[in-house]
Amino acid sequence: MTSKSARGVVLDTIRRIPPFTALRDAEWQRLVPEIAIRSFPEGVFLFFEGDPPRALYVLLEGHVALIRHTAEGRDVVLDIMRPGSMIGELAVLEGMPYSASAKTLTEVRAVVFTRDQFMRLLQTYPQMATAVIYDLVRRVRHLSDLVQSLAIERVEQRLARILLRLMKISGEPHERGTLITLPLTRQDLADMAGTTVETTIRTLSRMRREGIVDTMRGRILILDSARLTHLAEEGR
Amino acid sequence: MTSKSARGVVLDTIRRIPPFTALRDAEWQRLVPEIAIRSFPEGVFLFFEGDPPRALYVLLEGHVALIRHTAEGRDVVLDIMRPGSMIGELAVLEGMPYSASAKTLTEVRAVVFTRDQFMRLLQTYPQMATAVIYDLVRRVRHLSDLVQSLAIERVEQRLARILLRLMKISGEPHERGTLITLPLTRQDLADMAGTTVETTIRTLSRMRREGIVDTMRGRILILDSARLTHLAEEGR
DNA sequence: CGTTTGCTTGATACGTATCAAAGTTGGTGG
DNA sequence: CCACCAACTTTGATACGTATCAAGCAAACG
Repeated sequence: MTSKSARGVVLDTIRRIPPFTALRDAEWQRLVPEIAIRSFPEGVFLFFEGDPPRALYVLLEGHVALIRHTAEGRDVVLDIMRPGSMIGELAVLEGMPYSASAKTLTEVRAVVFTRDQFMRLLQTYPQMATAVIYDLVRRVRHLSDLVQSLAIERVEQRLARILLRLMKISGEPHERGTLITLPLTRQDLADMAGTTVETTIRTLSRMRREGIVDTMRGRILILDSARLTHLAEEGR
Repeated sequence: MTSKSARGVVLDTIRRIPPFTALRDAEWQRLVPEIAIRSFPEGVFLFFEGDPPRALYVLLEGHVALIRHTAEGRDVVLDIMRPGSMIGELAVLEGMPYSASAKTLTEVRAVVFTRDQFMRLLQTYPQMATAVIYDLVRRVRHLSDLVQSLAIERVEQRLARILLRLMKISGEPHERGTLITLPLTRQDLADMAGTTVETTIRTLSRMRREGIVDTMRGRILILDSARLTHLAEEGR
């Protein structure tokens, strides 16, 4: 067990992300033994909407979708969380049930704090509040964009926007363009765009016919991001 | 000039709202001379989307709408701010242009901090961050609800929800029901529901025919809030 | 009192949901 | 390893909700 054990390497990474950069070295050293790192497979829920706020997660690797479920069985994707962001903060901060479910889109590694633990940390190290604030600010901005998109744009435009965002989040260079590495079904995309699977498929098929994207089962390849940007911004 | 001057009375009120409750008396006394209270008439903009983040407002009286404008001339109402909430925080915190415009829906009284002033306050009194956090949490919750509503509900259902919210925000008892005191045009409601004036009018007219609401120019009276709740929750 | 602003109704077109059915892929267990 | 099952994808036909365009009306305002 050297100082550069697997855990040691991960801790070095953690040290550099927002909630923890605020700490002084002495504080950090005191915190280290408390840090629980956990891994989750793809496609599982960290928590469900309505659950009591047991834990807060700081995402280290992978992606997590925040999802609302409706009584009629439809889902709405509120946001996709990337490494460095906090998950479950609203519920933990207010002591209220989670207002959305958190589902892993990939394998995930995260620091897990119990509610008590995190609240204590926040009291002990008020500088950590800054990280919470910037995380919330990012979410407000994203949700505002989403509201605007849902309120005034048509499905094609919304999907174009979503594809561009996914490209930024998880795009990987590919010989013919950029591959979106997140494994998303048509239903997932529909839940992000506030539409149905069928409409999503028809829209994506049109984009494929026009050479804007290429699609495989669960994978999307962006061929012409310029056209896509045009679609997202001009609407046609 | 007694200690209970007009300004003194207002200061007592301010002392009791979130960003300031966090301060100890000595800190508060030091802050008092810095506090600038300003009034604004109905229908003016505190700032426009894209403006540099000059000031942050803490709303004392009245209501303010956060509005996004689109290139095609459509507006989207992101949120309605009530007394006690902060306006312009995102921009001020990040030092980026305001991401929405703020328009007074009524006469408004607010504490105005310059960006520098507020950032300095936040550094000096880190407890104030708590107020910022809870304000942001409220906004995330509201925007999440709005996203869900826009993504899966039809106009009638969305409008029912909006009317119920307006009733909570600014409802006043009335002999036949509850009067929404905020002066909102049909266009304003349309901008909140992500629809057009015409559709809003048709939907409101149907509600009037069915005895759920009564409408006058710029005023709405809720007659049957139970039916409205049913519409908002069951969709019919 | 005329003019602007907000409200209302009607006719029509378009976008998207819904329902139905069949094809495809990947994984699992026999 | 293959067959089968479940999950995902696709296409078509149709209905419905809402946008759009057009026009007239009512109320506030200077």
